Amino acid sequence: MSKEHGVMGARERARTEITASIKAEARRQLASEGPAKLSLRAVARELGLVSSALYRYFPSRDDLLTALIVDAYDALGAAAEAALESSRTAPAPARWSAVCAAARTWALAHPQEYALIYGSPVPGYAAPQATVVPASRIGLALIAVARDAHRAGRLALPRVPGDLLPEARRMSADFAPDLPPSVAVTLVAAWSQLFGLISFELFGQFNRVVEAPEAFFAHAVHRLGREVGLLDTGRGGAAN
Amino acid sequence: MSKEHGVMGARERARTEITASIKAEARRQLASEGPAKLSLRAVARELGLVSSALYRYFPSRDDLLTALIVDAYDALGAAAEAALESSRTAPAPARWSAVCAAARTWALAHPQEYALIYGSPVPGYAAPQATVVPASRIGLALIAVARDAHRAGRLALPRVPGDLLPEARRMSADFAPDLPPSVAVTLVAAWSQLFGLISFELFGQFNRVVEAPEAFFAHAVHRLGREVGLLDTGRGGAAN
DNA sequence: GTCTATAACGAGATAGAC
DNA sequence: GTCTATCTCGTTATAGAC
Repeated sequence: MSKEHGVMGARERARTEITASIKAEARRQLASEGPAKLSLRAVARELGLVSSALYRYFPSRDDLLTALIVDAYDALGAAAEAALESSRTAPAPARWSAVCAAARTWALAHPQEYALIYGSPVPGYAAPQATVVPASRIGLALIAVARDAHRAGRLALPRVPGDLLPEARRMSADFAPDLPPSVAVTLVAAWSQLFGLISFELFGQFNRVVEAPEAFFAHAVHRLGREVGLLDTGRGGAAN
Repeated sequence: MSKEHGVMGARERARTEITASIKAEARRQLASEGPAKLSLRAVARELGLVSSALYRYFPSRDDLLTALIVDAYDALGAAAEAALESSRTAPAPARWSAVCAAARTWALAHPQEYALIYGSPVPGYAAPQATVVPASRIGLALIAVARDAHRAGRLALPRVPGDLLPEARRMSADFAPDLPPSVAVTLVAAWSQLFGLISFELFGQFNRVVEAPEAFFAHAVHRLGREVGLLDTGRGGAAN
């Protein structure tokens, strides 16, 4: 850390600045060439540096990729959390839709970074542990909607077949301790289905199929919230 | 076409054989390097040919990619259609599950080809018209399940908000003329959500989250079928 | 200590002459 | 179809500037 005036000395400031410009240029290349062709040399060239200089900032190409991935997960997570926060007083289904819409909006605004985290795995790259927590933020935002609804008694509990019960219990214990097991499974399914909707729109599968993506997404996501058990009206709730 | 005995002359036979071996080698490279790095030269080298020879079979790298994409869509579609056919007499929800499970099974068996068609778009590659029909086969299989259920009066009609009605009507007219508009929208959503489930499993998003993927998938897909309106018991049906 | 530049490696792609 | 000269790449060792 800095030992004198300010939170950051000149050295650190320069370092974070250069780190940021490396990532910015790398993101530019992601858009044009794709993650598989991300090249340290090309990034350095564009920045007027020599390739070996980059190793002061990222020990390897994979570490640069990891930084981009972590940033993308964090940006998506932050967008989802902002929607969660600003819809704090809204009814559960509206909050659900707000968080889902925030995810879609971020994805549409950052297609390359979205593809980096939710598209095909990069050949030869294995995501390290460091990506796990940032990756979980969007899921935790969805869980928070259900948790708050559950606390307010506005969550209907879905039924889960017997053979899934152990799995459901483990899920609930692992990452949603304040939610019933049946909700945990349904949430995980809804989470993946949400990204199915976003990926299809972003990756072109909806071309010539969906022509009003905004309205279509809103409706699909609203039904997803119903599947999870989010109740719109008054004091809801159900047995089990 | 062949001008003499048999359906295929020696020349044509050799040609299709070489074409097949080129595609087989290209698929091998898909697995190790990813679609972005597919290189005609590398394929030729591995086959003991010179790169210019490949151009007699595929005029460009993009044409080879297109052939692989068409093959993948066709293989997936054929798997889905086989499940559709062999479950002809089963109740609608079972057929739905069978078709979905066939898609997942094919994807798990051919992860590279799955990533090619449902993963990130390949930078610089634009899918030509030739891919449209093969790509639609899996969707048409899902539509067939709903159509047959509808004919048998075992399809409940979901409600669709007013602002989606024009879109729903267009969808129904465009590719599911024998289904009510509300079912068409719901089917499109379910279609994308099915591939959300498959992609998350295949691309590693379910690592440390889902530990019994088979049972989880079966349950999620069963609920998807319910969302579409497929009715299990006796003579179902609903108004609207 | 912190950085950048030079040079080099081994591997692979690429373009063109023949 | 072959060969060669020239690119690219990730990565490292080293030397010198601040």
